[in-house]
Amino acid sequence: MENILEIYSGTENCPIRTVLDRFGDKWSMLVLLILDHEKKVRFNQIHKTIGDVSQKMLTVTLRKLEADGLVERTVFPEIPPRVEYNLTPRGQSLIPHVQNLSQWAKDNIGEIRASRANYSK
Amino acid sequence: MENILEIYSGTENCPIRTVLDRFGDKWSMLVLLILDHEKKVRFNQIHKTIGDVSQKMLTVTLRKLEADGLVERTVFPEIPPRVEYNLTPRGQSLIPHVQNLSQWAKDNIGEIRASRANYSK
DNA sequence: CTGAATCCTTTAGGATACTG
DNA sequence: CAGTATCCTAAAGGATTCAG
Repeated sequence: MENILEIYSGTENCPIRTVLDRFGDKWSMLVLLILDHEKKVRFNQIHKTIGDVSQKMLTVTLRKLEADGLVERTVFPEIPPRVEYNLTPRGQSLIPHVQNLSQWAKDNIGEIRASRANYSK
Repeated sequence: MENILEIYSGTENCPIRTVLDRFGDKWSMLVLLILDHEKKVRFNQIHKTIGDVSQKMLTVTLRKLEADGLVERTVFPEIPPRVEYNLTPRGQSLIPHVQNLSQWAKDNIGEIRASRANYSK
């Protein structure tokens, strides 16, 4: 088992951890899925679609995704202002994996819930 | 855009969020990858492989994975005690998706880092 | 060796008020 | 409309101590 360490040890040296630390938050994956579904969508529409995200956290989430080059932000200098978000090619390349994970979740949520209920007793 | 809401809204009704809330922690995915790589592994070996996880969090992480039916825990009544962990079939079914995500991370970490550095200025 | 229990710090995230 | 700024709470996680 030679260089597993190259993969696992230390947050900075580890691509997995560097990236997962980012998507492991509460909203990133959801936002990516919405952006994939809507192609081009305004701030408020994302807000209403998720429903229970705070304005602050949605902003933070979008800024992080933008910083990573996964999401593009377009500001239209109108009044009232309009801002549209869409996936970049890099962001799109991540979508299939998120979709697969999401599909796995849907396929397994039933048994997982059952296991959890059974475990705590 | 009919029932996107069925998918996104509310944590309890949403399989994606129910499952991702669980794997979105700091260590679960890493533990799954290690278990997949080692097949059968003792507590201390996981601990040393990751390196910077606290004993408490490793325990908590393993308990959650066990509760979800992804990991099996086998106790050998010896002195000193020996406990071995391995993936269940359900856990194994998740591995390909985690691997894909991890591969994507490795493929894109360079450009992501560059984007982040460029963004903050 | 594999934990459990306790205490403590750090971080994520929400509520609210305000702005161009 | 799309934020920013501030304050606050809750949750995650670490350090340490103890035990079978």
